[in-house]
Amino acid sequence: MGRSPYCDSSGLKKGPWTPEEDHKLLAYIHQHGHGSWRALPSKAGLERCGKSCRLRWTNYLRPDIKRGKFSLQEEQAIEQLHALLGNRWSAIATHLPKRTDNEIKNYWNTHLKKKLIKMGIDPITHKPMKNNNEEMKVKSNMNNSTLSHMAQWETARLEAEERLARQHKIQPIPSSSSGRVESPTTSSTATENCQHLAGESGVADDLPSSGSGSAESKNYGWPDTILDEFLRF
DNA sequence: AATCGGCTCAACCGCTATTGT
DNA sequence: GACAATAGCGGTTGAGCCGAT
Repeated sequence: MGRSPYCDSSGLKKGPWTPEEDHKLLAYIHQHGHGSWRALPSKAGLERCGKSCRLRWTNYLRPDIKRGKFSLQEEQAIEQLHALLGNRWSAIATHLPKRTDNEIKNYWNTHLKKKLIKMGIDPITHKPMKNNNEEMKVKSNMNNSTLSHMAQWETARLEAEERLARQHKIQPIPSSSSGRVESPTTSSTATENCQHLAGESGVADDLPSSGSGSAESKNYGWPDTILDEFLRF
């Protein structure tokens, strides 16, 4: 259908970004905002496609990105969120302040997946694989009961979201200035929990603000209880 | 010192979802 | 409602790094 090709083949640069390109992109976004990514490269004097610019910005140049090693808390949060959400990296990223979905995805594939396999846990189902000792079984049973509890919450949450979405259609609720419709289930407590996560690793401050970013488009807000339950571990 | 293999992560690719006309 | 344009997502790739031999 109307999908545009990734990049028009004609003379657009690919591959690693140079500091000069980064500077151009940063300077442009600083001055004008990104606006339409499609139009941005030519306006900013970049020989890149808009998609490449967007990716560079969201995964690397954004000022609200924390780089470097994942803390233990972040690691645990990813494991638990992955158990619930699966490979929905952007959804997981919404609960990890300053981390991009790409970064989380990479970390999962290179570290956490292997770690779980080593521990005898299936990284897809998060259930123990065959040939495990009793200790593993006990631990996983605890985990499974928590997960089934969380699954119930997820069902309830989805139903509530659907209901509210219908209500919004009938009687639209004024949204925030960014125009983004906040999920009613996204709570300040959840936000605080995420801040707690960031704080543990020494980069507190705030959640990624509205604006660009991979996590911005969809809000997979969770009820307080679920996040509380996660983050107690 | 050379080279080989594994690991990491930035970036690409192809797809779907959303928005605008 | 149909179509086009754009944004966003998740899987995959490959260059570069680093430790082992």
